[in-house]
Amino acid sequence: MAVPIDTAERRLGQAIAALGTNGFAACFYAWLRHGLDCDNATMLAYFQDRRPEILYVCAAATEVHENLENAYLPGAYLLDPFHDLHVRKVPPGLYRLREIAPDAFTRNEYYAAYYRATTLIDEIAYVSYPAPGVSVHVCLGRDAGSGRPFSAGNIGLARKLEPIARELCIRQWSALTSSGDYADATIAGRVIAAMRARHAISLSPRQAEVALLILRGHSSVSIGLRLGISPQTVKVFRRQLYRKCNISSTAELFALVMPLLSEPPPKTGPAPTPDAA
Amino acid sequence: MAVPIDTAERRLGQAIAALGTNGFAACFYAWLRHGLDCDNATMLAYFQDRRPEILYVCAAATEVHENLENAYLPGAYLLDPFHDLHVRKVPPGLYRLREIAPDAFTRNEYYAAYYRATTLIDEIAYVSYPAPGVSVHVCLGRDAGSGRPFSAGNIGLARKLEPIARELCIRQWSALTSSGDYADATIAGRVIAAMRARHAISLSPRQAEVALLILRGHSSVSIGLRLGISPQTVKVFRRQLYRKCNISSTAELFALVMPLLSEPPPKTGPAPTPDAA
DNA sequence: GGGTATATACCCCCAAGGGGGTATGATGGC
DNA sequence: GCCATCATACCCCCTTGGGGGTATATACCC
Repeated sequence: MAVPIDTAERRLGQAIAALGTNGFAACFYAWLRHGLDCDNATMLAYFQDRRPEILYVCAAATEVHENLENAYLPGAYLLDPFHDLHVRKVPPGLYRLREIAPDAFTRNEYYAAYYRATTLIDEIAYVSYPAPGVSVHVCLGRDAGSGRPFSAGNIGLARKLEPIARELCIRQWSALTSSGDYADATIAGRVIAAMRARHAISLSPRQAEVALLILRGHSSVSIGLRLGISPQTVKVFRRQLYRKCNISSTAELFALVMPLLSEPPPKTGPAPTPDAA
Repeated sequence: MAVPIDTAERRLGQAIAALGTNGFAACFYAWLRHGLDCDNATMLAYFQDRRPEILYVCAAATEVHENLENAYLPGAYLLDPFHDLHVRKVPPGLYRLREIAPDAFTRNEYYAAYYRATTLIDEIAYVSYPAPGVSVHVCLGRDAGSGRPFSAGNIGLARKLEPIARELCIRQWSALTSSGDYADATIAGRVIAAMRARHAISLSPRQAEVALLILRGHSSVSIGLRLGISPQTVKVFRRQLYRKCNISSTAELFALVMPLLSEPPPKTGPAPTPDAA
């Protein structure tokens, strides 16, 4: 038999042929993996109004998958730098974790409690928007098995493939729908509501916003840059926050707020009254 | 009917009568609670060679109990300041958490991940040794519901009752047995073995010892005092430890080592050879 | 015997968190 | 109109962690 002269094209063809079927993601990944030297893939859809959905997971260690189900999807995703891209509605394209991660990322609690268990040492993601309010992330990772991060060549190639990958994602997942609209303020609102309900602590919007950024692994300086305020002011919010919560460290903040993130978001509409029909 | 003139004595009598039966712990607690203003009780037995056993738990929130089963008993207990009393074989008596807790206790990971969920704000424990190698701790707590720690009067009374409490514990639980003998070095050895097996990282005894103390919430200064070495030296061990583990923060150390503590201890005997009969 | 690992101790530096103040507008409720 | 709250910003301080060195004595293994 003749050796296929261009496997990449053949695989791309297969992926295109599989568009609209359940087999697409696997073919898609087969194509990507052929060109890019990665160990695993996770495809996720983020929405405005509900938790993310797994579109595809390349069979990895079961414990990683468990973590995904038990920690990430219920709430930890809200601290994920990639999810932050969705919130910020960044342009579609290729993003690399180490470039978008907060400055103190590897020493924050999200990283220690969740991300580290994935053993991923490098991760890139194609971000696309197949429908209004819906982000699809195709995450390709290199784990401890490989030992080394993506090479510059790999990154370059991944960037070249991006338009095709984006187009495929948009076609495949255009049927996904979301409603509502949220920015970080929405998540902060959720934290405020949960803190009031569960701990009888009333946070100001700004305090909640700062709390989230702290939990994501931003330093005070980084938070200041993000919010356009002085780091000194961030420190004040932090102090007020700690005082209200009766805590004195980031670790405690994490233990206090993390469980709240897993709670279902309140019904649409701010401050619903109990007697609403 | 005549009102019992001395309820405390009557309850003590009931507890004594219940010695040797399953109902003892409840009667014992009823007596203690009558005099001491506490919200809950947990009675635990610590051994040399296996995980602790629950002797009695005053029905608290289910989530606290879950935490006990899912986190504390499998391994988190190894980071508990109370368990440390068992390891150090302190004299029997009454101990208060806030007095024995490491300096950085409330900002360490054990506290954030486990202890804080108990909502306990003050905790005292009667420590007794009913059998060789067996410690029984009768822990009385005040939780967020009470809002305030134990009063000085309560502590004083608790101290007065200690000889009786100790005697009762010794009589009730003298049948518990343990074997082997361990100090902190044993736990460190377990960490070393697990680190080698699971992560192919070989730690020196001292490095493992420092790791454990860090995880328990000791600062470098506190560790230095405990080990009788300079804080500077502690920092060196810390650096070596982090370098070997390829991490750069306490949070990561916790995420790395915590799961290992839940693993069963290696078979008795130091460094068993595979070909030993 | 010589190299390696370990334990010990000191030096330096910097970043960051945490806690204490004070001050000034804006906003909104009573 | 006044007071409380919030957001903003600056000042001060100290502790801690984390990382970079260097040095010495011991101990163990090849």
